[in-house]
Amino acid sequence: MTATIKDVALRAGVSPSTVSRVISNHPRISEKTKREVRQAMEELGYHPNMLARSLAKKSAEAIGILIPSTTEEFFMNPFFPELLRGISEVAKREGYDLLLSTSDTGKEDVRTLTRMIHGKRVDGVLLLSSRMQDPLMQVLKENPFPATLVGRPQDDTPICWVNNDNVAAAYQATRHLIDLGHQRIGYLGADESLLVTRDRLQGYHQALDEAGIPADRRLMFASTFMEQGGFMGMMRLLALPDRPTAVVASDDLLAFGAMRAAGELGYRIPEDVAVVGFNNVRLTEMSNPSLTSVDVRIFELGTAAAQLLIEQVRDPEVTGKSVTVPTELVVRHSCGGNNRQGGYGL
Amino acid sequence: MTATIKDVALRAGVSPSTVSRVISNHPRISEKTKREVRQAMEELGYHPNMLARSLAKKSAEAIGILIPSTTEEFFMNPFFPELLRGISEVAKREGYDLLLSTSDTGKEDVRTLTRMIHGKRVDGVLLLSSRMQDPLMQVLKENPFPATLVGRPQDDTPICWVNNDNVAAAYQATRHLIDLGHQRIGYLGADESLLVTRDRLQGYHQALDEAGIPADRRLMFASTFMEQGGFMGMMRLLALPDRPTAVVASDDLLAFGAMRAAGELGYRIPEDVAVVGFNNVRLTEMSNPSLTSVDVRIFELGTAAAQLLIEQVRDPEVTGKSVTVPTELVVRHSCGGNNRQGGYGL
DNA sequence: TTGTACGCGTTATCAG
DNA sequence: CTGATAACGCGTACAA
Repeated sequence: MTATIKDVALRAGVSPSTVSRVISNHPRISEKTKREVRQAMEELGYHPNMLARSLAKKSAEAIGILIPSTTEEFFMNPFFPELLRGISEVAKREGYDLLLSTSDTGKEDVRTLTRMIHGKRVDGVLLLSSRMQDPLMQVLKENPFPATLVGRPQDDTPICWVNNDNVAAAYQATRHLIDLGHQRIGYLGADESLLVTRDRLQGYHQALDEAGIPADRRLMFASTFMEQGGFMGMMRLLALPDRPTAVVASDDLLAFGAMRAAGELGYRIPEDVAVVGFNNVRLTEMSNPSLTSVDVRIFELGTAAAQLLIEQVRDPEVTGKSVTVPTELVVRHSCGGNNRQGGYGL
Repeated sequence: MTATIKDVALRAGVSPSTVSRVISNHPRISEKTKREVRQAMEELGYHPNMLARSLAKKSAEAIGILIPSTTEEFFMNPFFPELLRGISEVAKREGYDLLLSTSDTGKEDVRTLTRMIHGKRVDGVLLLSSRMQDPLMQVLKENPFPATLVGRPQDDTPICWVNNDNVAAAYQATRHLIDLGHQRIGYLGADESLLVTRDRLQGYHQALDEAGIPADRRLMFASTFMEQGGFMGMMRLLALPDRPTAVVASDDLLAFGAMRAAGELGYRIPEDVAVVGFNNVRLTEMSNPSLTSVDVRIFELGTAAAQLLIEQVRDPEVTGKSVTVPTELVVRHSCGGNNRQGGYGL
């Protein structure tokens, strides 16, 4: 079978502990034996058994990623790969592997998390979404374990988190529409139990209030983070007798769906309906018209989350820290107020 | 600290091995002690240490995923999450966790793979792309280890793989354009060192040959699997004195980029230029015009790959098996020959 | 049906 | 600077 540390020791004529020291670059070890051991390792094609190492060191050098129970939906959204890219970037840099765990039901979610916590296969966990009354928070409260949330905790759970100021961001997006003269503005949200959906809705309300525009329940829909959800929502909005002239979509995919719906009904964008999205995924530049969207810096959310988690892993004192990643409204052509480009493509 | 198997044994008044047997559902064990042990586990909040278990069982119950060295590019493409979704689906069903490993340089690629192979943290590896002269194949040849390739091996490496018949698929796509009356047809490929790029190019050539259309080197470009690559390629194609009237893009993203380029130059699609893509990602339905594309069943590629890998893990006899996932040309509006829809959105 | 003893491959502690 | 020895937590022959 594969060579173990003992085989190397035997061949190099030293003890296993010495080999171990060479591996971990122990300072007090002679250059000579270091060379000899290294050569023995080379000759035997030795590679350390990470399992045994982790068991002994009580550290797995890996972090777990808990994909929300709405797996399919989550995978579909361009948000996910970009976030993962950010996470992966710093994980690799810091020498951690990534353990992915999906789970389709909410119940299973909890079991997956507890397994991660007690299974000792990961040193910390990244939670990729936060919802109302999230049972996962409860689990974390009962079992102290390095964890970072992408989003924000609903209550005072002493967890680390990385988030945008979604209220302010939605305020700004809505305000943009108001400044362009819109008075009837719709809101297309995703899953209502998600905190982002609520936060962005709140920002939307704030902007309306400030402008003295009465809120209208009929102008707000919550569906899913997918194109289809935006499509359906927009269909219903445009069917209203006093239809909105602008729409804030809490996700770019929703916005794309909304634009498609408007197009199919014969409305022009932005002349008849203005649309603003969230996330600023790559596609926003390529859609027709290009989509005005709030850049939430997904990649940075990912790097920050991983960074924060690893901090906790290395120093148990760290807890309850949070990072707020700034947002920025990127104005393109879906809201008017500037030149409109036509064209083919996405 | 966390409870171990010994603590449970002590509490239940049995030996550790008995507890171990209860955990693994050993047949010959009395219902009574089974209950008692289970209760003790419950009371102590016991969860098995996966590291220790794996070390003892010599099986990690996890499979590794090796993301190609062009990490960024790979994450950007909708192909990836969909593939991952397929993999994740069966991995979860079969009780395997997923270990993700990225690496940016080719050199590092090899080290990542060898680490996976010898680190004992995974029972098998999924390779997500195959290129010419791939050094990873060499590594696999020298170190027998369960592995499955999404794509095909270039030579006779006895590895399992899951692929489409890319030659036939590209033939069909090109043939579709020829049947519509096109004679000057361009080809936009991705990274030339990737086998898919080559296979699809070959299918393109086959169709041309069969139709007696001479191949023209100036009509073929290779870039990256990204929108920008398609954009640039199309720009150059349309700048030719005898520009093509149709284009086969080896990836939907390339096709979208190509459409955008055509649009910006004032060409109409499909009237002036027809475009066919590959992969049939979700966006194809939503683009304007909707994109005719070869459905390669990404999700199925993922499930098949994971399935095949797990088969190998469980039965070392399995080797050199391969699965070819069927493809299907999905005709939409980017090639003409049917009614054209307009509209907004993606 | 259950317990004992040992091994899985490494690291850490303590001598020397 | 190096070598025994004891964990790390669990599975499994072998014995009872």
